[in-house]
Amino acid sequence: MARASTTSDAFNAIAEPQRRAILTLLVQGERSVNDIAKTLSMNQPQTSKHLRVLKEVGLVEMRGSGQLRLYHLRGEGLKPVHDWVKSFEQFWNERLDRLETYLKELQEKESGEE
Amino acid sequence: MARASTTSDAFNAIAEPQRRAILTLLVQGERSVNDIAKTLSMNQPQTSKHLRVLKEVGLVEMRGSGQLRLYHLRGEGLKPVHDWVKSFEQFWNERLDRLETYLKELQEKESGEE
DNA sequence: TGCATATATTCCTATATAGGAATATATTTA
DNA sequence: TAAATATATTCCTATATAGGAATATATGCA
Repeated sequence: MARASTTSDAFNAIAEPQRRAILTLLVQGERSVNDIAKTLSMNQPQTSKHLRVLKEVGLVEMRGSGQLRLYHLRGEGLKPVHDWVKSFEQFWNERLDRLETYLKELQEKESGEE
Repeated sequence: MARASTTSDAFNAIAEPQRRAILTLLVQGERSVNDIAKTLSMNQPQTSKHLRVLKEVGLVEMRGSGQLRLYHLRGEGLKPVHDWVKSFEQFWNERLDRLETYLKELQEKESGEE
């Protein structure tokens, strides 16, 4: 079997650096294809292709305005990635680590008082 | 050009669901290859291959113990993913949104008082 | 209508899988 | 040393890219 399609989910879609760059750019707001392409130094066809992938996984949405196609972010599409990776925060966030230790201690104290 | 290698970075490595499952499992602690394979209903060779990818991108580390190879998580490797996706939190986190609005207002008020 | 601008699609190719099957390697133990 | 257990590697194949080049499609305007 080959690798899963880039359009199978957000995880696969954002594996591509240029697609991440597009999403990051769109945080600022709606942009046309050529605008995106020029800003990120990509050529137009490749930009359109990347946008197609992002649209298919629900990470961007598009509306037409004259000859322009304006793409905007659909950030909620990244929630699954965020949720998954969040459970690993403890491994680099010392403060969070201490908080967890504290909460654990508190919990033990409380269950002891019951 | 083909897609970037799965071993090129954490983003590509975690695009595979089974590799994510392995990482999630290893949050609990060190495990042997067969243990991982059985727990996740994978066969041994495929498990070894996935572990190789994860090791190459620095998401797991291994130590030998007799005939066993014990793998453990190196969670810091996911920090880049976390950092990137964190900037999109505002799009689904209403509370955070309100906090940002509040902070922005506060900032404006303060700069007005200068 | 005809031309310019904006965007999407198609064709092509080198490359890299994921998974199954078989096998190689390492370590322990009888 | 031989058998058993644990793990890694190799071989095979179908599949899906990303990017370049060329072209098709859509829209606006003179």
